[in-house]
Amino acid sequence: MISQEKNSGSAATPDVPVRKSRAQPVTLREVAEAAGVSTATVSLVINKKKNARIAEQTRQRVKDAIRQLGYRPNAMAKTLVSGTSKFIGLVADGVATTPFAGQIIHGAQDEAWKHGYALLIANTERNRDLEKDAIAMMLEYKVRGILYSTWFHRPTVVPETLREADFVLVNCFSPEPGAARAVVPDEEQGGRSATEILLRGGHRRIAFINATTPAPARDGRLQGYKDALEAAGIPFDPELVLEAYPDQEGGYGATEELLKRHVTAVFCYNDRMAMGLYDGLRENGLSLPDDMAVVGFDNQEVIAAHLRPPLSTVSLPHYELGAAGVRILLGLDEAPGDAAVKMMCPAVERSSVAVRTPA
Amino acid sequence: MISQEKNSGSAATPDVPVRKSRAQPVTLREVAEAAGVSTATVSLVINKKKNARIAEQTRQRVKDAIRQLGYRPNAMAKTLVSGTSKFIGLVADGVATTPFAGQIIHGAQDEAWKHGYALLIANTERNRDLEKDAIAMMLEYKVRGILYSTWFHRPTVVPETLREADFVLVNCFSPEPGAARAVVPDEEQGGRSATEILLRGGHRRIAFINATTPAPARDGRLQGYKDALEAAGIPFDPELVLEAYPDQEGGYGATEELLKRHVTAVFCYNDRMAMGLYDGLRENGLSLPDDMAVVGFDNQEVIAAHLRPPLSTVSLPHYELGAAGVRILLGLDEAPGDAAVKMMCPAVERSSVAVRTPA
DNA sequence: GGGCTTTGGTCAAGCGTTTAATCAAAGTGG
DNA sequence: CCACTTTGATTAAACGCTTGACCAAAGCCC
Repeated sequence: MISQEKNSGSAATPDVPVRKSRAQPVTLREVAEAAGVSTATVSLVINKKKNARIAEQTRQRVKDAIRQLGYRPNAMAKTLVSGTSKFIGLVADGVATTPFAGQIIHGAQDEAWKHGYALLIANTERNRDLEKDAIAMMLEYKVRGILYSTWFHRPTVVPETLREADFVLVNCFSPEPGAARAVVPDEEQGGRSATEILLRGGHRRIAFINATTPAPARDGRLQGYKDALEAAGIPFDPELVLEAYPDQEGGYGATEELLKRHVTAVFCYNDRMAMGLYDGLRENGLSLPDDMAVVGFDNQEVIAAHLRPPLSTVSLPHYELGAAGVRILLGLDEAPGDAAVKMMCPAVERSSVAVRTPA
Repeated sequence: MISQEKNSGSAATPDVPVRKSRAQPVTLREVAEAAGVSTATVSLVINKKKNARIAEQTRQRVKDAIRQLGYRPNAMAKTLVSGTSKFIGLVADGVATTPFAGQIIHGAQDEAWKHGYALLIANTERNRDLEKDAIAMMLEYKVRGILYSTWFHRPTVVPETLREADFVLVNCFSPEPGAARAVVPDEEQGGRSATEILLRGGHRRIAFINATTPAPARDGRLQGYKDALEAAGIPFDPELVLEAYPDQEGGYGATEELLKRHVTAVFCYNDRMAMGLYDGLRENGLSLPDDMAVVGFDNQEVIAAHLRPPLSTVSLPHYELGAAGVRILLGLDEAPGDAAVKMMCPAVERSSVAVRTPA
């Protein structure tokens, strides 16, 4: 433990004004000494307290000292005093499980940052123990609040410990109403929008290939489909809704059944199914979009934008979900007490729907 | 400022042993009082100091008090004392820009967690100011170190402020050698592996559709392709390397040129190109994999695993990049001082390559 | 039974800030 | 010239925890 002077590097770098290096961090006190004032004064100028009376000259002296020494506040000390940090925790049940789920991180990050908060993230892989630890960690770090998110829209039971913090559910919701603030995609509206794209194309016989897997999306999109038909004065025909596993193979596999229905258009539960369907249709000698119009759901960029023809679809607002989550958490957006906030799923039209000339 | 007693909620919840609620957090001192010991003692049992002498009985009393009161340590106070937090910062130039980039977050998160660290993330969108702020924030929170990552493999100049922390570059590297620890994918090996899949299928005339966009990947994969051919005793034919924009449209557009080369197999710069090529090939009446074998690169799940036929490709080790990044940061893995450490890109074979019966 | 070690624990300083209370000097009005 | 206000800055406590130094009681040995 030999005493150690300023220069920690080996190569002597003469009189660099701003000191950068990885040594003992400069503290408030050092700045104060350098500026010949008390630490209180330095604190005051740093935080620009408006009712603090500091001579302009002194203020300048302090600022110079800060620059000279390359001072950085110790956020931990600050937090200790204030009681809560500038962190927002994000616990996710799958950080990169699905490509676009990353968007909720993205949205949350941007919005948090905008309000001076940083994101602390934890991946739980749906492991309850891991989850508990993650939440505990966040609590210990005195996060402002926690965003509890899932990679696909689903009901979830909120973990007990979560209640120790301010929190909001993102892309999921509590079955018991009013138990928690939440924000989710508006599946019904999405289903309606998707169907309307087809309707606007002049189609009347429209099939819907739904998912076999139970989920709010499955019920919601179906309802949206029905609503849109009804609004257009088209009677709902149960024969026209098929079901398949929601991936490419499912879509491909549904081709045959679909063809039997003699429809001119089809709304697929998601883009992946649409992708599979493209293949099936093509193998049957049909050409898109003329022989069959198709719309998907999710707006999964890699797929939707680059299929041939590019797929018209409806976007899952993951980014907005994340952003809205932090706004609600911070009390910037109103959250209705009774139910989850629903975020709109905007339609994005590309060219997989041809306008059908009336027969 | 009326004095405030324990129960802050309105509904009286009688004698719940573990107190959970969002009120004043319980402190070490309160636990100490409840257990009838000093705060020092409590601290000692919490941290399981092995050379501390505490009677088993006392230890138990303290533990009970902790449980009773629902005590949670204040990580900020801890950090303040110790000087460095249990955070690892991750600054990324695009959190969800590309689907699999999320995997580096994922890998970093898992590995960090494994060693008791939490991830603090910041998205910079390649904005230098944002980046500086993000790094400053991390520094202020006394992160253990920073992972500086990019969403695609590229050279980068390391920001000045980054040097104030312990850091490692992930998926990018500094042009000046030895300037920074870094971990990147091994593009050459990847290119070799991709080519070898084709070679093993018995193919001899193998085309390579490279990207038009300059990048380490472009050079590396080409080199790998050459190396593999050479090792197989096949002379390199510049005629067989085409170039296109690295997406579906690029792959599709390259079809015609490719067909002129009379090859039996093709290695595409990435999966998206391969996807486009599938369409082009099919339109020309070719069937995969019999008329043409194709391998991609990236192993972009949504695409590669679900094309028909499923695409053989080479995986970009984003998860491992993130994980290795924290290991290097933590000094768990050796990092060669001179160059970036290269992570292997493993081949993943599916069924887009038919074994060619020797002519 | 007096000095020594061991056991079980406490004391208090310190980590880097913030902030209410306080204070000294200078200015102001009558 | 004195009482009072304003200005500019300091003092010191507090935030919740860790840790080296210290201490009292009990046990041990000769």
